[in-house]
Amino acid sequence: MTDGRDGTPRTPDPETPLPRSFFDRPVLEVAPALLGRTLVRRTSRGPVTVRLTEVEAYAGERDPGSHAYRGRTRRNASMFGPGGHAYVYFIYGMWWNLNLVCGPEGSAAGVLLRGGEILTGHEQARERRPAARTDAELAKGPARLATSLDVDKALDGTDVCSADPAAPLAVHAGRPADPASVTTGPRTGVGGDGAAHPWRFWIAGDRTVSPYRAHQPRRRKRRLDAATPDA
DNA sequence: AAACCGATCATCT
DNA sequence: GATGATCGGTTTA
Repeated sequence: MTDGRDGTPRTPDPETPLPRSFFDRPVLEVAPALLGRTLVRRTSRGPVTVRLTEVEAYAGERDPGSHAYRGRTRRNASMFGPGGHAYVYFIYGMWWNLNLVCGPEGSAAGVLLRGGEILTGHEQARERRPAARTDAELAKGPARLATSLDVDKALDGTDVCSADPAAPLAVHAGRPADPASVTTGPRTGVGGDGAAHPWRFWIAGDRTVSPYRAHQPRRRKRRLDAATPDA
């Protein structure tokens, strides 16, 4: 159905892994093109697949919203590697988030996977996410998606373009979202200069898209000097 | 060595 | 909509 310009095969089998060339493009092209694709996670208990419905683009070292903003560290090293690999990080002391690295090696761009619809492996996903009241909540939010798919630090740096049928993580062609259904807006929870760009992409009306939350300008924690009473 | 902070979620009101 | 939970990475002293 696609014309091939975006790196997908001309006659895509939904279960064909996306080629690395798909990811070796500007992240702002890759992010919306990921909507409707399927991410396959293979565990010892079998596959869990999710249809991606919400993503965010992070543009590299010049993007103040990106973990790459302050340069390469051990934590974000996989973002600086070649496209088509996972970048997994730990957040808020409790959760894992999954990104797909994009662009040429060194550009440190990536796409945060923020929401999706679980297509197969509901039983596994539900066991990991007992708080989910409906199937739509299984992967509605980046940490929920990672939890449903059993993604943690062990998958940081994983190649997601592998054709190995046993690969732990792979992105398949799926059924790309109709561009007319793709909506954009500012990134969730990103403040400062990083908030200006509409680099969040989602499928309009899909129930597995997480609610938008604006950045909270965290009030600095009160010091113990008590020199300044409240206004 | 210690403080600060966060690409969040669940559970309240 | 507000808040607590919880901890690694980074910055600052």
